[in-house]
Amino acid sequence: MSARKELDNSTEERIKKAARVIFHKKGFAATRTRDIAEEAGINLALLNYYFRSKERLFNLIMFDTLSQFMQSLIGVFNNEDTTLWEKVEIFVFNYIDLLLVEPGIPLFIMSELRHGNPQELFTRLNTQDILTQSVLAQQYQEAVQKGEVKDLPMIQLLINIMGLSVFPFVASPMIKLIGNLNEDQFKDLMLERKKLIPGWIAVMFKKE
Amino acid sequence: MSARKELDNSTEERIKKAARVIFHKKGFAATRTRDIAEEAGINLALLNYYFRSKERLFNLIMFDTLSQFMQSLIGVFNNEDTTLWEKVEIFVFNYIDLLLVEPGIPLFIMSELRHGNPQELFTRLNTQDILTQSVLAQQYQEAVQKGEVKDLPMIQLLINIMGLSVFPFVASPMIKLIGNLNEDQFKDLMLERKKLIPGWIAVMFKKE
DNA sequence: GTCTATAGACTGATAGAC
DNA sequence: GTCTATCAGTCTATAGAC
Repeated sequence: MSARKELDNSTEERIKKAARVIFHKKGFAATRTRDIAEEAGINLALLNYYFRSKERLFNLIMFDTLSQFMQSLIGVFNNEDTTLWEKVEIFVFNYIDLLLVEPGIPLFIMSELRHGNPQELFTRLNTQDILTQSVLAQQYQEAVQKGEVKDLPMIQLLINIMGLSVFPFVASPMIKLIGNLNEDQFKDLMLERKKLIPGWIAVMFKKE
Repeated sequence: MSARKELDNSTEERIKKAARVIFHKKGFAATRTRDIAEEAGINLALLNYYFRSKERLFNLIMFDTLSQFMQSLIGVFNNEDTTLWEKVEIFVFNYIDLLLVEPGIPLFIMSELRHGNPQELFTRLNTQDILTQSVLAQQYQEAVQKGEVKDLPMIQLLINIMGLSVFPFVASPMIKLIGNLNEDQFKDLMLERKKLIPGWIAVMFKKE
């Protein structure tokens, strides 16, 4: 048992990492357990020894990925020491930085949610309560009541933040072709957006 | 040969429609040709008689879907009689209306682009030229030069329009759970966004 | 724990009757 | 054109040796 996941080089952990790579790239149905075994440098039988089935291994990876994706969110949204607009900025920064390293996460989550039970997954992660009872939610309500912010449901704010920062990664093959961008130019574009999005969100929601 | 596709009830067309439904829902890998045959109310052998293989049938559906998705765009962006901001509004209206009827299109395109050759697909559709040489592109450039619009690459405008109007459909399972919305409430939310997005786009890009 | 070999089930595609 | 029956290949999962 090593203290840090990155240093854990056990067979179990190597299979998990390989599974993550392959599942993220191909999705559940197109992934063959043989691909995962090969990526992990082990034998096919060993995968079933540790995880019993493709389905169970997939559910583990989905839960891990979703947790990671939500964790960036929770920490930021419940910080008592930052303002509403600081939260937006930090959130955008964190997400774009995360997705520059692992751009396949959103598309994996969105397209593979049909497997397993999404409802049950989100309930386990307690996503809904975390958001509705967050410091962000309180700050947003206050700002609306003070008349500083337009009276729109908070879900519209969340959709816009995600839409502006996450969607480009979901649509990146299309964006690269339309904009005639290579990988590096696309990354530069996203670094530009890190600076632009917080200001955009502000003008969308602030009054006057 | 019937004049209108909707009235064409030939076996070939029925298989195509069934294939569209199943491929959009499950993606290529998770789809079984038997499912398509059943949905079409015909036998499995007949599918291969008309389309030779699952792969070829899939490529047809992908091309059709992408054409439809792009066609909404081309007509609007090359209209000489509308202003830049009118184009944005019409585009948002058209897309949200389309996706309220067929919400699975964007996720299908994004997640299934790995099949076949995306580059070749977009080249066949001539997407890049259509956009860079569109009336919209001219109007955008003029507005930038006149100082009416911030000096940002047009791709940022396109990403924002798409991010705000298309992303909610890609992330709808997550949005419904987070916002505790049922199908009808989600649709109402999107109808609200039809009204909001054009104004949002304007304040993001207009100077002052 | 890790391997090889294989069982057992499923799937895309075709042969051949009508 | 449309069907039933079936082949050939592939994939997950397990048995059993080490």
